[in-house]
Amino acid sequence: MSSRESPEQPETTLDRIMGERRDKATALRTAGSDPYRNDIGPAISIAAVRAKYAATKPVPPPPPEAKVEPKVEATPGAPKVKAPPEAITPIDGTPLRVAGRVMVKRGMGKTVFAPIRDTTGDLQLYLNVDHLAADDFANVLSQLDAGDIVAAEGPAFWTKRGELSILASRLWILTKSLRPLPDKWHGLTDVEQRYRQRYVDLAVSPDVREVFRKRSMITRGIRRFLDERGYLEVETPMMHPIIGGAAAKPFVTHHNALDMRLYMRIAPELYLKRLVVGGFDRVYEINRNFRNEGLSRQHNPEFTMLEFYQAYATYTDLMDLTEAMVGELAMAVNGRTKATWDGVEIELAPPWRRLSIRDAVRELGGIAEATRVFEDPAFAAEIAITHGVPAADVARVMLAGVTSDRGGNLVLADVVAGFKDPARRAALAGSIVERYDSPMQRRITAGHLGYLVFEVTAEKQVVQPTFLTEFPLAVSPLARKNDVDGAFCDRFELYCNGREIANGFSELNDPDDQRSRFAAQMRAKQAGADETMDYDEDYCRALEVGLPPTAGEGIGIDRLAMLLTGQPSIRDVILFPLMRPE
RNA sequence: GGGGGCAUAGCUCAAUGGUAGAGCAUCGGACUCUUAAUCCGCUGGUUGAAGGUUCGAGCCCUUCUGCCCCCA
Repeated sequence: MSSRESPEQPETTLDRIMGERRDKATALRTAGSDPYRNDIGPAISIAAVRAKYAATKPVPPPPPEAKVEPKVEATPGAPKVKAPPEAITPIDGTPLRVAGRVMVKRGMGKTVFAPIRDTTGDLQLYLNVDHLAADDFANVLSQLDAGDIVAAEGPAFWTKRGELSILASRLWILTKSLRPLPDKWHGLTDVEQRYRQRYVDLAVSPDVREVFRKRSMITRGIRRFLDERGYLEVETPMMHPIIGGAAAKPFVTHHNALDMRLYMRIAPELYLKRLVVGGFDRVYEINRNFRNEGLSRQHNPEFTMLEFYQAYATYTDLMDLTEAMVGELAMAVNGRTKATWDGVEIELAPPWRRLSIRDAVRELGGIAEATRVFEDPAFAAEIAITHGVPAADVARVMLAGVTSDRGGNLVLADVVAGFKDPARRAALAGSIVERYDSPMQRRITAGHLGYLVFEVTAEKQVVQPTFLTEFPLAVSPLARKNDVDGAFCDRFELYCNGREIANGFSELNDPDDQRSRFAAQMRAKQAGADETMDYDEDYCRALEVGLPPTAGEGIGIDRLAMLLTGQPSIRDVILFPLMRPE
């Protein structure tokens, strides 16, 4: 029994394994070798070793089962005679020093095979009593476990089975690993452990490494794409004194010295447009946004957003740009424009379909009177409720459309009264008056409800990449009003596989119009709507200085990474997704 | 927020309400070309936590914690 055992805390398997590994670390120290040494490292990467000898790869041998073993007749009673060790011929005499994590230790008596992994790939070490320094064989190899970080030196050779290997003459343990790696065959399958202990997940799962490598290629590719087109990468505040740039609930924090309430940013939009006012005609930022909302396969409270702004462009220019950029990224990351996401094949080669929200509601949502959806709040609310949206949520969306007493085409009370079903009528009225404490005489617009109808009827039907256009003005407080129909604005959202990927529009640069939009936000907030913007006086001042005609866009990098890597959950493209404490 | 599911050895998984098991890993032994190495042997458990029902609970009930999925 171990001395570590005590009545309260019996020794677990893990305790025993870790104890054994600590003992090995001690043995290394005793032999004069620091188990956490930093005085030696690789001279060449594993990928470089593989590249160096790729051309020398011998023809593959016959499969093992076809191999004919010469039968050795053992004479009974005769002393065991061992065959002499077979000679190993290095490819060349060049000694190579590689380093990496030992993935598995396969002992065969006087020979140990130990595949190691560095950041570039895997390579096998051949650790043999006749070739390895005697001291290393006796004092280092005996203390070696899977999981240790090692360095080894020796020439390369091909094994009989065609595996490139290092014929090690030296072996160093650089870092003694105390915890056992998970099952070498299954790896980590418990998603919770994979997210919490991402270091283990990455260490043992090449697929996971590949996802995050691709994610890095995506952001690198975006930067290259935009840099080539004269965009300037900038960084704007992550802590904002007021809420702006998007419809979302913020995280609230506090600055002690200034005794000031701050919000973690929900979008960089208003700062980036200030920079266009300042004369940076093309700017972009790739950074985190924070939104205080629920978690799902599509949502992490902090997520990465690309936002970019281009002066003297319109939203149609940005649709062209987006097609080109995502098509290029797909080629760079996957070598093809087709992607498979949640079992659905997505074709990303441009051009993509462009469809107005109204037509989407008609065609994909199956609502014949699609135009009325964006004009008649009662009609839209009825459809939303029929599609299962709770009355309280419909009420919340209605209140987001509260306008000044002159604007708006219907009074709340009349909208509610339009419901034939008394139960629905009562539920809606109750939500407005009781939950939101809002007077029933406010006028509202139909925009928010129309957009809600799109979300519940058509959004999920958009599978192949599609630009949805002609958004209601009411849901777009920063977008330019359409020149022909003032109820809509020059905006698009990119949808793919039922999910929003990007959002862009021609920017509203009329300061007076912008002031009235902010005022509408304030009225909606007062009426009980959440997810509204604050009135940004300084931003209006910037528009008064003059924002050139500009178009801007935001692309969700996490969702783009999901699309291009085929991952079903946003947590699979975020290295450390938010988790409750263990 | 509502509904459904999962939690057993370091890892991957079993176990009619009746003695908690296997494979891998670890540990000991054999083995000088293995690659999920092989062969022999030995270990290893507060069954997520706390209550309850029962002669008896990994299993049934309640609550809690964490995670996953669906809906909103």
